[in-house]
Amino acid sequence: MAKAEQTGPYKGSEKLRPEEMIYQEMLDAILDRRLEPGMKLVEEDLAKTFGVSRARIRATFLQLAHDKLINLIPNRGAFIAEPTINEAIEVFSARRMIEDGVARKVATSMTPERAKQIKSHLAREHAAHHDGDHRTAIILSGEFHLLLARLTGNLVIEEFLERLILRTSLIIAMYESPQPVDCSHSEHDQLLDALLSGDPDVAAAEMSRHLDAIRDRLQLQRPKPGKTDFASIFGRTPTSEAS
Amino acid sequence: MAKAEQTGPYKGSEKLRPEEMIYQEMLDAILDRRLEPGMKLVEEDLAKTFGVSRARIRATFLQLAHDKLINLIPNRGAFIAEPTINEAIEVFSARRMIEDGVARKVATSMTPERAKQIKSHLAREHAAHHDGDHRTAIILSGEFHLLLARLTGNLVIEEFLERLILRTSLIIAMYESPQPVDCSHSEHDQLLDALLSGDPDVAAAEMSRHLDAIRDRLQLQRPKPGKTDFASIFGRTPTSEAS
DNA sequence: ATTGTCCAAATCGTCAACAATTTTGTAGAA
DNA sequence: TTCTACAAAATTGTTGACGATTTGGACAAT
Repeated sequence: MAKAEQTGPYKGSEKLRPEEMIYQEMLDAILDRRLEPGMKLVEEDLAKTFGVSRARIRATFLQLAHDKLINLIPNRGAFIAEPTINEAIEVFSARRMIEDGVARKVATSMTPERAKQIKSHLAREHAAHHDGDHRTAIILSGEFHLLLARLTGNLVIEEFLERLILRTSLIIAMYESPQPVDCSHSEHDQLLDALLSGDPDVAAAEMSRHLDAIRDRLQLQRPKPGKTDFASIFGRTPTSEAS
Repeated sequence: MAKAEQTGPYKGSEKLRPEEMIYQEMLDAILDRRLEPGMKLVEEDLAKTFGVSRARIRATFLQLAHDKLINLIPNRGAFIAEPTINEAIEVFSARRMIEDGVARKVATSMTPERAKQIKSHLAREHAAHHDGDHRTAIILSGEFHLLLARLTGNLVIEEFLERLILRTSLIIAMYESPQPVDCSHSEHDQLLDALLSGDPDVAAAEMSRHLDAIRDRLQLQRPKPGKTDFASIFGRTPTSEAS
C-alpha cells in the first residue's frame, strides 16, 4: 500500500507494530468492501483472529472511531459506520474543496517524471477494468486520488484525504446504484489531460466535475436498506428519544 | 467552547462521558499554552489529576496521538508534539488550501445574521486585546477561523480545521518570535471586509494573505529551545549516530 | 398469535496486579 | 577523575478477571 516509506506516528520505532498492522488491515478491508456498513465488530472475535489481546483491538477501535469509520456505541460495541445522506454530501463537498486545490497544485507543478507516474497508475486502472477485476478497480480508483495528493508533497493533506477516501468507500457501499456503471476510469483520463494542460483553473474544474459525477451516480435519496433497517426508514437512531 | 450543540462520536449517548471530557480538557490546555511542546505526560499523574484510571488516560493519548498533538514513544511515554519546521510549513499550506475554500463559501453565502455573528466575535477579540488578555486573544483568534468554517455548514471541514488550528497553536508555541507582535485582530477586520464584499476571489486572497502573514511572523528557521530540549539546542537527535 | 416478563448467555467496561522496559543512582576499577 | 557495570526506582505495557449492560430466547398471560 506504499506505506513503507513514510514515518509512522510513533517516532523512534522503525519496525511495524502489530497495532498499526491491525489498523491497516481493517482499513484495507473497508476499502475492499469486505467490511460493510452496519457490520458488528466483536472485540473477542477480532482479538482471536489477529492473535492479540482484546485491549489491542479496543485501541484500534478508538482510532477507527476517530476517523468516523466505525461507530462506538457504549455497552453495545463497534459497528462499521453507516454514513448518513447528509454526511455523504458533506464528505463530497469537503473532498471537492480539498482536491480542487490538489489539482491546481499538481497542474502547476507537472514534470515528465510525474506525468509518467500518473500514466503508469492509469495503466493499472485500465488493466483491472479490462480484466473485470472490479474490486481492484475500485481500490485503484481511490489510490489515483491519493497519488495526486501525494504529488503535492503535503503530508497533512494526503493523510486527511486518505480518510475521506475511506469514508467515500463506505458511502459508495451504502448508496451505489443497483447497476454499477463504473466509468470513473475514463474520467481519470480526462483528469490527466486537464492536469497536463498546466492550467490550474481547468484542472480544478475537471476535478470538481469528476467528484460531482461520482456523487451523482449514487442514490443519495434513500439508503439501500440493510438487514432490518428501521432506523434509516424512520430517519432516527434505534435508541432515539421521544419528542 | 461551543461544543454542547454538536453530536459527539458516540451515537446514542447524551451525557458527556469522562473520556470525552478529559480529551477536551487537554485540547483546551494545548490551546491555552498550559501544555507546551516537549512536555512529558506521565500516565499516572494525569490519572490521579482527573480521578480516573490509567487505562482511560491511555485511551485519551491514542486520540491525541492520532491528531498529532502528542507523540507516543514506545516504552518512553507521551510527549506534547514538537512540530518540525517542515510540518509547520505543511500545516499552514494545508490551512490555506482549505480556508481559501471556506472564505469563498462564506463570502458567497453572507447574510446579515451571519455578518452580525462575525462582528460579535470580532468585538470579543478586540475586547480581549484591549484588556491585554493575551491568552484569551490567542484562543479567540483561533475560534475566529473555526467560526468561519462553521458557517460553511460542513462539519467535516470544521472538524479537520479544528485539529489544524490546534496544531497551529503548538507551532506558534515553538516558533513565535521573541516580541509577539499580535496584530492578527486587525487582519481579521480586513478579512471581514473582504468577506462582506461578496467576491469569493477577494475573500480567498485576503485569507491567503492572512495565513501567510501569521506564518511569516514566526521564526521558521530555528525552533526556540523547549524546557529539556537538548535535541534542538544542539541540532541533533538524542540518539544520533557518531561520524 | 401477540405481548410482556424473566432468565441465561454473550459482550462490553473497568480495574488492579504483574511483567517488561527505561531511567536514574551508586559503587568499583582503571 | 572517568568510565563501566550493576542495582534500584520509576514508568510503561499487558494480561486476566470481575462487574455491568445488553441481547436473545423461553414461557406464561392475554
